[in-house]
Amino acid sequence: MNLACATCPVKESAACAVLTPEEREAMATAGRTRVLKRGEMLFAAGDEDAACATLLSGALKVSAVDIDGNEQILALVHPAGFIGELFAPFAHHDVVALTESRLCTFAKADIERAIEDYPAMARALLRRSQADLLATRNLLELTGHASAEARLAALLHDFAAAASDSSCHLAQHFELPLTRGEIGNMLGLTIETVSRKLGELEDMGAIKREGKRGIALRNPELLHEISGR
Amino acid sequence: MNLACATCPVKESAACAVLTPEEREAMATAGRTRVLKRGEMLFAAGDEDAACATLLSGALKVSAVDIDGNEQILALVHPAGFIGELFAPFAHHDVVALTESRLCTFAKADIERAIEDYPAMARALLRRSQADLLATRNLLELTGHASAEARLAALLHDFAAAASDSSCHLAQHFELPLTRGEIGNMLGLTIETVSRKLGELEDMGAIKREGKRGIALRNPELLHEISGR
DNA sequence: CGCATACTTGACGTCATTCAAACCGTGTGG
DNA sequence: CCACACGGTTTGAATGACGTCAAGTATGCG
Repeated sequence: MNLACATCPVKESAACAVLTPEEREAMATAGRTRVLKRGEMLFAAGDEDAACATLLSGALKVSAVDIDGNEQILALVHPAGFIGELFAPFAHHDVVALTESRLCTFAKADIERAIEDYPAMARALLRRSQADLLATRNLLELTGHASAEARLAALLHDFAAAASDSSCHLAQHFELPLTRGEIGNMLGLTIETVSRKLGELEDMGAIKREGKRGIALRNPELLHEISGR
Repeated sequence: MNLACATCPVKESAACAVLTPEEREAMATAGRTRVLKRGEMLFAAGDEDAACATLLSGALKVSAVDIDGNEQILALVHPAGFIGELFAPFAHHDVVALTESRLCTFAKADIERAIEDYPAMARALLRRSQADLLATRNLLELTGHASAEARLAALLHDFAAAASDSSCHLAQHFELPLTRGEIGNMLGLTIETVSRKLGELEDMGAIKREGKRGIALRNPELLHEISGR
């Protein structure tokens, strides 16, 4: 399916927003949209010609799997995010849809050509790469020293911020995009610990669980306090 | 002190290697070399006009300090590495010299201008940023699930690889660039655990400690095994 | 020499994991 | 409609790995 940039939900914020209409048109003929259902994989670690993509809607996870089959989630990708390891001969990580997701995919060669031909594109991807780097370092900081409780509080705080449209305020209600197991894989904890600590955060009045996936913020200030940042 | 690119030890591999001689000359007039002694700081988290820099020799650490004063090392910077958060209004992390280090520093504005004016520079920094991202994710993967022993084994393996000139082979002897405390801050462990596990790795014949900082590889295969990768 | 800094070692405590069992919502088939 | 299986989740009890606290040992520097 060909791209329809005119109706693209992230045309203002994605990397291609910096292109001129003509340049974007050229990109559009090279790209294809693709829909992934929950659990479907965009590419796997080791793939030699892994695609690149901009996420239009939904959510993805970037994860590594060690020799005993344990998954570690390294990053989440939100709409307007860019996926693809540009200068690597093969992908180092798996990329999987967390929810039904729409993507705008390109062959790696097309992106590499765009970087050469459109300097603005290279700058936009540099900006995005630096942002990804910062996000990954924040996660690293979190998983390094903090207690299970603090990690979970910080993650919930981040999700509340991500679920709100105004980036400076928190959503009071939101759905967890991850299962307990995935939260554990992201924070370096077990399913059981995640479940227990969520219960404790509820007991102390910071949050309220609403069904399996729903979370309501009861005391954002307390949550922030617990997260230790 | 003005830059002397002709004698630069990383002129082949640093970001500015992609510039033409004229472009490089223009950069050289904007930059200054600087020497940091062990423990000296290039910039601190929160600095509004943190410099950017290419590391010529020595080693740096990028670290965050949480509210109770605990340091967490997020990355190490080796020669030819680039330091600087390009699109952030202020620095998010501290950057400190681990050993006496020589740097080639630029005002952030100069780098931003270079990115605009020299597309090759933007591409080079993108490449470097992606490499940094991968390195940070590798560290995240390591600290996520692995046991203290596995983390330490993997770190030693990485250091052995970094200390060797041929990137595909390991150095049989090398000096740790970090104190026990810094290793702990990097891997999310305490000084005591690092010390104990080093002792255990020695007992099982994987390594041998030589003085405070020296390490000799006894059984690289075993080390790799223990690291779980 | 004396002090500071880094490292090692031991005893003990704690928090997260592990193992085990039960629970809940959902979909499937009888 | 109920029985049942299944994935995700919750809860409990026991274990163990790492952290904490506290001494004690190099190494180096003024």
